Amino acid sequence: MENKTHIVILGLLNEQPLSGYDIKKLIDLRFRFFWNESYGQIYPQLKKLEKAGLIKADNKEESGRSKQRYMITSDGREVLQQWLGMSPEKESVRIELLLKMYFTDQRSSSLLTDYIDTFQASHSQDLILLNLFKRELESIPDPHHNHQNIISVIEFGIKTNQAYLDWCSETITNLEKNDEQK
Amino acid sequence: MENKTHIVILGLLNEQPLSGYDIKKLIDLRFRFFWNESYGQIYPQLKKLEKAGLIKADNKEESGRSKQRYMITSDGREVLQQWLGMSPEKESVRIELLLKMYFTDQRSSSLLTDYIDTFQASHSQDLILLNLFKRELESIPDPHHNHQNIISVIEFGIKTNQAYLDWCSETITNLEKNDEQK
DNA sequence: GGGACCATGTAAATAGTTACATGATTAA
DNA sequence: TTAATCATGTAACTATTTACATGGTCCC
Repeated sequence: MENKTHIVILGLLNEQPLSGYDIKKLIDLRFRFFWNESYGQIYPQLKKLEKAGLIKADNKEESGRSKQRYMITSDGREVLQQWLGMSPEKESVRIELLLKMYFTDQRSSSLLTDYIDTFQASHSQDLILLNLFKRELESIPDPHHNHQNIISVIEFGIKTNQAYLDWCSETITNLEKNDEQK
Repeated sequence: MENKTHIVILGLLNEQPLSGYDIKKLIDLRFRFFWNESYGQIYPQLKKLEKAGLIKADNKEESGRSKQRYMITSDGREVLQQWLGMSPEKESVRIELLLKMYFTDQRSSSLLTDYIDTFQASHSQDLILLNLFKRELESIPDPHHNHQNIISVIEFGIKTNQAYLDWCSETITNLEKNDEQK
């Protein structure tokens, strides 16, 4: 593993100038189903990237609010392009729900149903959001020549979330069936 | 976040005595699609858990090989049960492939196809393994009263990997279509 | 004899979260 | 006026990886 916060920052700044706060919000909103970053990583990285000349602060005073926007530099673009050319590392996934399920005795499964309900609710929301983004993207022009790729990424989210939800229904049914037998 | 290595260890030892090495292999084999741990976490945790009395070393000399097996204690079981009673934290997922895709310009997508091919190959393998485990489990008795839950966990893996593969075919087709248009 | 794998471990470095501090603005 | 949210940051802690060291066994 190797820190990728700087890449996410460069990637996002490659499309538009953003503040640290904006970056965090964007990641939470658009990347939530496949990535996450915390402020504790973003702000220090912004400083480092600026020092390294890969981004630069854009000191436009705007509506009195103190907001530090950054723009990518051509050096930054180069670093980003280079990273895009390297094979992706194996993805990492950690699903505590499955760990609990794996270790739970059949005879005490009422808790599991609650956990799955929560999981289901959360991913239903994700699915709704993803469908919204997709429709939105399909209806506007493509200034960065990556619309189709972004839509593909969103479709990944839609497909996996759909799979999650299918599993939830199925599994809840199974658990109930099991309860009745007892 | 909070370290869960100790829980994975307790959960696995709850079914049978295992060495650190065994634990690592089991996680890599059975949990690969939703969890991972490294030796650097497992061995130190084993020491800590032993000191805390949640597991105990089982010094059976076996076939001359120096292998340190551990067994869970009743205190350990209690800690495990307590953890099972707490709501799972939000799962964490990091898929570099999607990050690359999101940031890649439409016009340079031949690399993407390679990345997706690799992803596809890896998850085809996972799917084969998962189907194998499922059949295996369905054919043997259930000594720990959690067979059905384990099968559900495996079905989660089957469904999501299937979704991954569907996405791969679709997306590769899209990229090719796009290439032809250029 | 050598390669693959069994087996245990540690140190150093890095990654990542969390909790806290601070203050402005907006809208009810 | 108060709660929410905008906005930036840091320090302390915790989690996690990686690279290394060491030695045994099994089988060709």
